[in-house]
Amino acid sequence: MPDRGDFDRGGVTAAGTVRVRFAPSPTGYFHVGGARTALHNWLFARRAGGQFILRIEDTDRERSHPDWTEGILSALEWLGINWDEGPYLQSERRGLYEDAARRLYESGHAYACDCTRAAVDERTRANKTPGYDGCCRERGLTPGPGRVLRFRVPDEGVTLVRDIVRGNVEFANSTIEDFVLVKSNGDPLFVLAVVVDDMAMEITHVIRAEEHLPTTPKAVMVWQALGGAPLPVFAHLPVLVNERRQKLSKRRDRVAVEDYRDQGYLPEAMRNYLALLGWGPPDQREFLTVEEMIGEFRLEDVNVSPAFFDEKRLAHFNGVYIRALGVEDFVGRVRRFLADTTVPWPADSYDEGQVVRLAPLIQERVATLGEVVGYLEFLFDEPFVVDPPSFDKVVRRDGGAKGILEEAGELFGKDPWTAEALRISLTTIAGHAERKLSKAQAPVRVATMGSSVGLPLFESLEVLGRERTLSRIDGALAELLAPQATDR
RNA sequence: GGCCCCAUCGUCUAGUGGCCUAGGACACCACCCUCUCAAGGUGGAGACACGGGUUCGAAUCCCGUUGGGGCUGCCA
Repeated sequence: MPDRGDFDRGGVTAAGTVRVRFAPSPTGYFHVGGARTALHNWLFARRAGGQFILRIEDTDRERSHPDWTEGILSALEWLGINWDEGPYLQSERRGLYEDAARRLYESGHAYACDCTRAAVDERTRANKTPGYDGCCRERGLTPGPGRVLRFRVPDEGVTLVRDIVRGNVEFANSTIEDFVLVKSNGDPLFVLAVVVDDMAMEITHVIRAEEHLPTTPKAVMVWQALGGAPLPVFAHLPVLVNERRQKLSKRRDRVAVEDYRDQGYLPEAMRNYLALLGWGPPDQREFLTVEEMIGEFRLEDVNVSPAFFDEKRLAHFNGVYIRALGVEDFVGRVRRFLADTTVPWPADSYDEGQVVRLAPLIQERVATLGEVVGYLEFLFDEPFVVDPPSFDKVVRRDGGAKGILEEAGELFGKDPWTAEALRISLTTIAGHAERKLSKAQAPVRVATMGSSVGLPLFESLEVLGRERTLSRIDGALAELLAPQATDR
């Protein structure tokens, strides 16, 4: 456990307001780690009655794209994370950074450097000292095309980072190289733009992932060199890792919020799970409403060690949330999964009224909305198909199956069409066949629902209807009598 | 390599010197419930990385080791 330090946690604007920002870079799908960071910022702001600002860090023109910004915005909305200001685009604030760069140069805090990448690398190898060697420090070059602007890092002393999550972290200035503020093409770099914007936007708390901790002393130095505004308080959240305990990566891991949404994760389940990555309420409750999260979120309670993004646990949360849904709500949310173009059945066979009737039974069986499709195929698939291995095992190779199906066809033809009447009939049939109801329902289930696992049989048949049920039983019987050689 | 962060069941965590024969949850196993599968219920297995200190007493404090991670870019 780190020493959280004894510094004041003020970090407020002149007006006494807390102001935080979420500053993603639009270089790909919206990462669950980013979502967690956004959530924690948002919860902190809401609890403090402050402002949550959205800023898009698109200073890297090569990698940023407006489409990704759109994705981030819609994913945040999906999660219920609203912003009070922004989105500000750094690409539209270039003048501010150029102005700050000029001031830094004029005050002597920064200098121009025309060393090429290759030259720096070569000297680094030769000197065996990592990073830039300060070669151009005293050359008095004027800034311009082809020259980067570097920050003049003091050779001695330490830079202190005040961090609510980790306590005070000290960096020896001698271990920090003269870093680049402005590219040789004139584009500002992250460390400059972030500081300029955080100052301009009067950010009081910088809450972001731990991977930013090593660059924080640089930001602090720039901030102080620019002068004026008080430093913000930092809070570095633990990184999210995969099962191999490596930082979640877009290439290796399933990290896109959009993917989870498309699979049928509920935004409130995702939000609840994400909030608990690195944080928890004092009483260890796991299921919290947004209001409860806002009421209890404290940066002081955020953990320091990396958090594993556990899809199984997420699925558990999602299942709990799905089961808690009212039928109407559930059906409304699952609609887009049942009526879109990827569905296995013809569009006109979908009947929402039937879904409503089976909804409670489905809700307690699925962990994601996407799974609902599989439970309804027996109802909507056209033509209806039986899973061959199941048919083979439970119907063909079961000597009693034929008799059970024949009697079911007979009795089901007379019953009032209710789940209860069907159950009573099959219980009678089971008695005649001298087997348990569970063994008697198996061939009927496969014949009518196509699979040996699925929704409860009788309720399903009630919705399927007498006509289709009987014709499927007949179909199974016919299949049973057909020459086996043809299906082998 | 250098700098920085971290270290309780497989996982998320509770624990801030005695309440800890270390608690909860996910996953796992068994049993119960049961028309299949789930859901639910009950029970089980399962952790303080290691070594030194400090202290009457350490999972909790200090040091070291080991291990893991992050950063080390004219990305963010």
